Amino acid sequence: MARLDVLPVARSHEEPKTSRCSGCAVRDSALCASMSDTELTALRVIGRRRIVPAGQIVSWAGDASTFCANLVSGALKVTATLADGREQIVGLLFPGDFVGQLFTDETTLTVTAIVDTDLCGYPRAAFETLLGDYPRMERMLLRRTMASLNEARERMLSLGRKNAQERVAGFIFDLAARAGSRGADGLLHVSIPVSRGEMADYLGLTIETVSRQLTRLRTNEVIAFANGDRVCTIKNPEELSEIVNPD
Amino acid sequence: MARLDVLPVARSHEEPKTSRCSGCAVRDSALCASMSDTELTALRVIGRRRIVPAGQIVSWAGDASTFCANLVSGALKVTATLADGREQIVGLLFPGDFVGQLFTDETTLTVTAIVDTDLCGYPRAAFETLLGDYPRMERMLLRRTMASLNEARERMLSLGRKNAQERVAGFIFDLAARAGSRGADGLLHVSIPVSRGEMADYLGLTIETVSRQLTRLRTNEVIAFANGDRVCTIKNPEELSEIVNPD
DNA sequence: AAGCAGAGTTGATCCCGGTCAAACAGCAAA
DNA sequence: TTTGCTGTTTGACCGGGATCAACTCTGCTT
Repeated sequence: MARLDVLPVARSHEEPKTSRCSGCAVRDSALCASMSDTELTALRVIGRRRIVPAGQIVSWAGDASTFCANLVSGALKVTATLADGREQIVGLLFPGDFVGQLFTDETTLTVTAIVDTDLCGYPRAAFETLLGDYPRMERMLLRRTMASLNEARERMLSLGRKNAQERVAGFIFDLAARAGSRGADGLLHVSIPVSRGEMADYLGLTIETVSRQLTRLRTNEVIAFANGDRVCTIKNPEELSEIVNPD
Repeated sequence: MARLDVLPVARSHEEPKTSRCSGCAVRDSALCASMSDTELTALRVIGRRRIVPAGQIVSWAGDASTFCANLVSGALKVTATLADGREQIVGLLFPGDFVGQLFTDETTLTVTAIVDTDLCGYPRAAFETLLGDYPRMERMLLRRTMASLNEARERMLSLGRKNAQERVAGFIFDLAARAGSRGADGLLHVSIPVSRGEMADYLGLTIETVSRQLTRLRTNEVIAFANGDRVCTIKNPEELSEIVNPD
């Protein structure tokens, strides 16, 4: 059963906060950047905003694929799971990313909010029709899908051939490249948006190994932690880069 | 340097066998299935057939992305490589599959023929333009790209969370599902189109581990080999299935 | 302040898969 | 036939990361 249309109330005891998507900030999203007013309007007509609280599941593997969405703010994880519970995060989604599986009736992946997340959801069928009517949107989606595929392939290399040290360092490195901010000290600061467990599920490792590799990086003064475990300072970018891309 | 337009002659000492793609068998390909005559003609105008012998590299990582192609017959492997030589096969391509990276100026992956392969190649720019003119083709490509992405994510789960036994069994299983043929004995026979080394690069393992897992499957009479190492008979599908999808 | 729960770290140990090396099989050329 | 080359199998050994367990740290509740 798809969960994009139903905000689960088990914990919050609140009614779903959905509304016609009128502003939607979609113009900020990569899917809709450089989109004409006509196209934006068409999207708005079928769009509905939804707030998904952190930890909440957006869509279960096995659900009918009836919805897709545009991620407005927050972050989602896309996970594949084995029958015995082993789990792999196969994608992280950030603002502007497209959410959902088109052209298929059943989803095979679970989508979960890792922080409070704001989605602009569309019925899948209506969205697919829309794509046919607005080729520029379809082109945009094709671009993004190909980019996702390249990213997925990059991660196959990591999962198949890199050791724990390289994977953890690479994760920090990628985060820094994507969302690092330079502090007053001139050093890159990175907010790590996921727990150790999620890092492990993303990197194909265990929590303990991730933790050990992080302390190793810290001990070698490649990185340092500030404000608890979730903010990381890159003290030695050259060394980090060397670990990520060894000769 | 892209190699789709140049058939390397180092070994064969033959001139490139290219020709205007007049029949192209493209209608058989998934990309072009159910395509109108107009669309097919447009494709033919920019298409050129190319025969790539087994082992030949079609395109190097780092090449300018100037060509894409439709795989007519044969098989290609798409590999990602680390600076120190570690290699991961991130995709196998079979007849009907689309080859190439669109919307990007530089390729990051190497494409190699694993058997003699027949391609119908297109200049990337012309192909991208064509996609804009024929939305049905673009839709088709979007479908296929999304399917590839799903496949890539499935493989992330395998590379990140499955053990050697599960990966090897899963590989045989997938091959059987895709291209198995039932013999006179009622058993599924599968032709394995790749070497042990390529299996290892695909599965994120070493040659030795792949070999050991195959002999283990053979010893347990789950599979058997016929005609050397490249044809495999599935003697116990239930057991194989159990290994692939444990509780 | 005490108690508690969840996340993260650290330690001890084990085992799967990597590494290195040798044997083996198939095949083509001499 | 022999020789050599390449791909595959098998053996012995080792080490990186998993597993199990204890401990620390933080924030939250009472």
